[in-house]
Amino acid sequence: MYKNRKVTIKQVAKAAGVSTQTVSRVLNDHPDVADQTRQHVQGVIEEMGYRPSALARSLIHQRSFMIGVVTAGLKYTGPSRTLSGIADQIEKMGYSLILKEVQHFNVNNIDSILNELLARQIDGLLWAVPEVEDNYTWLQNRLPEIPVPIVSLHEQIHRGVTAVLFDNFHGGYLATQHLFDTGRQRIAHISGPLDWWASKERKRGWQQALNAAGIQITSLHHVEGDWSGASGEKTMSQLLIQYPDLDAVFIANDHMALGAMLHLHQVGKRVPEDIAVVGYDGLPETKHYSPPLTTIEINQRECGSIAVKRLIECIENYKEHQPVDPKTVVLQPRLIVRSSSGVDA
Amino acid sequence: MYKNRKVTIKQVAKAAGVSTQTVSRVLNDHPDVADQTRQHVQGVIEEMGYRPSALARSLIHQRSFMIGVVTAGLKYTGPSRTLSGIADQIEKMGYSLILKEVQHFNVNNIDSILNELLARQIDGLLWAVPEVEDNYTWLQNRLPEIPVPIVSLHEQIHRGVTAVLFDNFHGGYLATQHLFDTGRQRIAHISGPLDWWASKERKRGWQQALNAAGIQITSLHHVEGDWSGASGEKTMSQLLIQYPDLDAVFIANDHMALGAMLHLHQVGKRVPEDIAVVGYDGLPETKHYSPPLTTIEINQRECGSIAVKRLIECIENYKEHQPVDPKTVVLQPRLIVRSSSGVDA
DNA sequence: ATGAAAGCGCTAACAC
DNA sequence: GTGTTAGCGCTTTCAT
Repeated sequence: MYKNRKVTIKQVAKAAGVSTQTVSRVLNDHPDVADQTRQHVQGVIEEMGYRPSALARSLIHQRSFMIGVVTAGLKYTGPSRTLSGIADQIEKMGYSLILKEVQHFNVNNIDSILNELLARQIDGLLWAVPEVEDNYTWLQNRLPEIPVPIVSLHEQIHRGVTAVLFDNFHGGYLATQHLFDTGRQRIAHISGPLDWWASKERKRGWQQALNAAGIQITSLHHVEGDWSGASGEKTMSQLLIQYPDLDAVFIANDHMALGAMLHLHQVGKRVPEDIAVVGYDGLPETKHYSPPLTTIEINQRECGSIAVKRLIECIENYKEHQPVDPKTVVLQPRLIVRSSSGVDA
Repeated sequence: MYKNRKVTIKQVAKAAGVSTQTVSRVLNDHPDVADQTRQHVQGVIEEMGYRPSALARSLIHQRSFMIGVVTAGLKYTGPSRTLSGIADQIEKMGYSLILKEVQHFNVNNIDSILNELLARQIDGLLWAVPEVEDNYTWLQNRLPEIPVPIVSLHEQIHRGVTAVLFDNFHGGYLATQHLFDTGRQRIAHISGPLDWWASKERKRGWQQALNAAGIQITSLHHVEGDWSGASGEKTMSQLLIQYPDLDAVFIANDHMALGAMLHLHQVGKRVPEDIAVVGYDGLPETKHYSPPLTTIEINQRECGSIAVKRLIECIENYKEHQPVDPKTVVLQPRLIVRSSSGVDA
């Protein structure tokens, strides 16, 4: 095996008895080649299993058709679904994808990651790292040094940079409003880590919805989790202590909701009869939780796909020295009603 | 923004008043440079924000330090965890990762995917597509044309190719044996799609374990699902009809187990009192299912990480024209006992 | 210790 | 229609 080692255009030209130029013309479907020659060269190419080097081409055209994607938390469903949408769209548009996963959301090694991507001559950068702590300001500082178009996902990094993100505020509002509409008044909230922008926004939606309904909130009505199922259990038990007469809870992601519902079950509280629950993310499996979970669905794949389209748009404009218009795209989440909020229970 | 556009070695050389070679020597830490010159050039490099082009380097060295990863089903937890392990390890070893996701596990467009990767001059190929239907034989046929080392994940594609995979047979055996050990005798099985090699193996483990215990199996004791939670519900209801006195079920993945348990709950069967359940995959959230799910854990990240190490080993050997030893690595799954199998219930 | 020339694989611009 | 020349950004001889 491993035969066919690296055939070059020269070898093909030699074998076909023509110049490399002619081979190149055949490859690129240039018109000025005699049909006979074209056929012949084509044949030699097939026979030798020749594959033009994208590397050499990129070097000449100053265009790699590669997009750098920086992501984080691939072990979670959200980021990996987004990545799937990204990969699919990049493929469809004839580009390739270089992947970098930032471990543990920390900022230490991001610098070298960025340098590597730029060294590889990517045509554009897709920044799909959730906005946590200080990576926001960090990227903003590095922005001027980055010589390629950028699109950011899930966060608004800079006024000048195109972003594709979800309306987390509205999602939180929707969830809470739904609980209120179904007759709940004492609606608690388990948020994600509050150094995440998404967590803050969802929480803000919860607050706003209750305010709009004229309901007072105290700090006892909220607990902060870490997105994990385990933290769902823990925070739920905490919540039952500090806010014992709650009749509903909006939980900032489905995994915590799962943990929380398990805890409620274990302490003999019924969902939704005693406490209604709404999650967030719209994971497919929430349909099979017990009880099936009311949740806020976000279309991660679409989000990735749109981001890629925008980025490539920027790239094309940029290469043609056209002005880039840094629009922000905001995607709306959708409420999925199931038995955990008591509507069809 | 977008300043600093593409500084080249020539510009640096000019600005520093030296030849391009000298800059190159500084970049590559060659000894034959006067300390003074080095300092000076170093300064100019920093100041101009110069980043040597990995493209040009790859072209010269006939070595791209890029690895092509072909995966599928990123929306599922398994593949994305594996990818995470792969990405991490590739980064650690100083390579970059070009990602291709095959949509819908079909084989139509795989050919072009492979060609693109090879055109990009990848140093090695990581084949992480589950073995379904005919993609097995397809890849085997293309194998001789692929001029770079390959490592396959999750399947044994060819005797000559290094593979890293899980012992699915043993996993199925473990699960079934556990149910038997806890006193169950009428142990049914919900498998994954049987055109998946993994499904077949897990099922074989179930059969073997029952055979070893002297228990007879008929076709009524098994149903075939499609990995989804919905199919878990459906197949479970089917199973209750065709094998009404079952007292345990081994289900080939956790998502189907979730759906199955929901169905059991809805029809008034208690888990584990009436029916014990064991899943497969060891998803973190299974700890919070109701009841917490006994499952077979597989370390996907480790699997990806090992595959990368092996692949890079092959690459280095290959480049130095050393023989490549196509060992297969088999990873063992681990049983996690929780209440769904009735042990601590 | 430094520079000049050649070339990695390919294509754009110009000959003929 | 086809070949020749030059060069993308970099490194590797080989001079000096």
